[in-house]
Amino acid sequence: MKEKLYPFGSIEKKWQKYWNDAKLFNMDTNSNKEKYYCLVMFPYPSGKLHVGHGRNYIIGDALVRYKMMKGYNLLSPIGWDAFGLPAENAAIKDKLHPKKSTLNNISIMKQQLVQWGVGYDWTREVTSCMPDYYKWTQWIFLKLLEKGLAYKRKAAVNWCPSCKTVLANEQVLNGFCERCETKVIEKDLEQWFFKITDYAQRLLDDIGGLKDWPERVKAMQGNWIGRSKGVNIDFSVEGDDIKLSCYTTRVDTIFGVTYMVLAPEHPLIAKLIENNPDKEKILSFITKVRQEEKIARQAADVEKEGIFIGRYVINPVNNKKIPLWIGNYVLMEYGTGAVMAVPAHDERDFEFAKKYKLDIEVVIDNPKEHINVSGMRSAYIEDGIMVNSEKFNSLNNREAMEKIADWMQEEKTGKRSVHFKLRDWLISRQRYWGAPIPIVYCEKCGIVAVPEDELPVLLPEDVTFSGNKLRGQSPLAGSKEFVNTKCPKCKGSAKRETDTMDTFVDSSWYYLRYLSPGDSNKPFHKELVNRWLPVDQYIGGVEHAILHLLYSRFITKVLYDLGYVDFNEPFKALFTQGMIIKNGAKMSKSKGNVVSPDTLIERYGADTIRLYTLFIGPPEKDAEWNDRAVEGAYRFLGRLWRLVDKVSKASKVEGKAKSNKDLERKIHQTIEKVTKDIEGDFKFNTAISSVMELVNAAYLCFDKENSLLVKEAAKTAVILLAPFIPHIAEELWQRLGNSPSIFNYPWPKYDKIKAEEDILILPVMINNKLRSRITIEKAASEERIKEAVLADDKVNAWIGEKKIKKFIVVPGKLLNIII
RNA sequence: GCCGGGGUGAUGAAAUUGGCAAACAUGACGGACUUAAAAUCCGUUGGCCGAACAGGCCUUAAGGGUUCAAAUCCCUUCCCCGGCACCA
Repeated sequence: MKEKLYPFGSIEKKWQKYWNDAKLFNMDTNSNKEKYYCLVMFPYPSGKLHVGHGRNYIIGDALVRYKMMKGYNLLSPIGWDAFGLPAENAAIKDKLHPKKSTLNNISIMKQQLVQWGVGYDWTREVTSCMPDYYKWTQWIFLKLLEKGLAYKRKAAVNWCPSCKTVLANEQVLNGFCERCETKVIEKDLEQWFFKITDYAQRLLDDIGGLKDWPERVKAMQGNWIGRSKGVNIDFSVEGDDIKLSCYTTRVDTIFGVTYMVLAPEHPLIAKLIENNPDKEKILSFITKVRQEEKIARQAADVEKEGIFIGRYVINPVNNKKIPLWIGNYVLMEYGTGAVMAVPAHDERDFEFAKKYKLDIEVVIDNPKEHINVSGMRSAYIEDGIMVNSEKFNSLNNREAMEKIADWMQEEKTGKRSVHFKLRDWLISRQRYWGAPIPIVYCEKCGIVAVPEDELPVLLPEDVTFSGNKLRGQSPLAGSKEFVNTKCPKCKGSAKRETDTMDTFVDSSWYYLRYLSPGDSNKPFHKELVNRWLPVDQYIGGVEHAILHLLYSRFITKVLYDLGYVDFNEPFKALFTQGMIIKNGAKMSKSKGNVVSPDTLIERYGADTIRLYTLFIGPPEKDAEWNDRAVEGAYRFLGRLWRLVDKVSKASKVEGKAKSNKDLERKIHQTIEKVTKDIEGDFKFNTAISSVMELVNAAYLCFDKENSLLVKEAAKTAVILLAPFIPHIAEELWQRLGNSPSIFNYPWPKYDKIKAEEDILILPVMINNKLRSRITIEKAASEERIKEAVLADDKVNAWIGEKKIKKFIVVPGKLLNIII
């Protein structure tokens, strides 16, 4: 064991206790200071935290402490996203009840957070698996149900034939079950959904107002919602009064339609093939395609397959008769499940048409090179000039797209429409460790909501987690006391819903609960929530870019529409921190590359880990953990400690005027730089490096002249670093003669004039190459500068006899002479 | 394929209204201190030519352009990471 550079162990314990006793992080509802709500994504209690997890909390804590010094009234809460699969899987494997393992993990992680020195208002802790919390998750379900935003329907879900259970999407890896590696198939089951699609347009539009969200997150959400603009066109079936509706974004190609393809799941197929002699063949084709795993079928590289069903439809714009096919490449979930095929201008249709020798008709010509159908090797998908399109010929296709849409609207052959990729949110889980869906099934009354005053529907604790008889159902189905109940309406016998809710429902509203965590009468306090939200800064991993953040936005909008909150978006600003990588991979227990904070805290102290974590690189970027560089952070803390030790006795200004002035300037420049770096984009790495420069400068000054100013420099370094390394900062602050807590002191202000250089060293370039430097006072006029430059020996040597063509002076920056 | 973000020393990285490329740190090397080591303090450290801490040339993925001036702006190409993807 190496010798300690400073007694971090006792210092850290001392100040952690002090903050706790002083209730430093307890939010004061009555304060009249401006509010600041800093939220970190609440953790899933998985066991022990590693240094990768720490980045999130350390960034949040640094910001909270900084804002505190800036004079804000801080709300910095924490809680536990405590329902979920891993706890249940552990229950099956280790026979440990999920409640026990979860609560145990929470206490371990809580201790780790305290050791890290991250400050939270622990009086506001929420735990989503406790009845006093999930009661209100159930309440949210009821509100959505009342509003018609929760509904039950049969849906195709991921089914593992070996485990005989439904899998969540995230449990399906490339089409295989993550546990037993069996191929996952599609199965129709009755499931509960939230109608998020009703909010698609608003969720998309309001992305525009999220100015302080990362571009990539906004792009991902926009992508996911996937709005497209097009036209719906009805094609009538020849010899029948059926109409087949299809959706296209390329109505400019309507004259080039040569066949139509239906998804194998299309509901009208049965009727269309009723009298077909090849009915059996067609049905067996459909069965074959539907048996293929959904995931595999949706991949673009799967060979296109189809079958002609002996029927024709009429293209409404030109009355052309075109054959009707079924194809494996058409999806029932998107659009209408029927596609008008334009092989000349769509790659997929082209591939299909070539394979089955279907007609190809060019309707958009390449303006650079005339397209010849017989010579086509692939579809022409670029823009071009309209051909074979009657009165739209010779128009540019983009222009024609609008004109055709208008014309079809007038003729009532088509209707402009908008489609989204976003699907409704499937919230049912055949799992135990989640909030029970508050629904009862009554033989007489049907689906009945559990009345609000009967909430919570308690999750029974004595259930069986494994065993053959339960396969395919939630373990709750095995608990008779739970399942058998009375109908709230008719009081007759009824059965409870045994599925639980997706844990993303729990986490879609937790940030509201922090304002009134103990309230047993309502989910959240309207007035407090309206005062404190939207969250000023949300911090978390980019892996939640879509699901959690989209669901939270959705639930907030629903609550807004129902009049429970006055804000429409929950998170004003979002920061997504990068991952910590070790040996080229994300830290994880299964990869065995986790770095434990506990041993590092023991060896170097929490402040070292905090400093290193913030110094490692730009916080939004992934970063490789480097044990040697951790030691560098530790060395710096030792250096800071010794500097304060040296200067704490200084009491006289003794230095030479010039170096005093230099150091004073450096102090103010550093305050400016650190403030701007934190306020800007959380550039903690460069903020820290500039304080390191200040400390280096103070060292160089100290040896020559033991002045009060060096003490001032040390003091400044300590206070500027306080948000990053709070324990040592408190200690040094006290040793410098101040009373605790440093976080009650105002953040230092810089003096713009003192920060300014008065003497400039201007680089002189000749023909764009650096040749000399001149020293000149800041206020020098352009004339004065020219004079000084032309008096410089080096400059004269380079110019020689040559003529000066141009003399460029960039004030305060440099000079360039062109000869 | 589409969308988003990137590519700078041995390494993590600085520098973005265009203005000294490589701050700060890690590693390496050297000096002081020490019986010695550790720790500490002080230096050197992009590449090439060169005896030189003379001087010069080159250098921000590659190529071109704009400009007195480009890591930064524009065009072309390549590569890496993330998301979406047979979405009609």
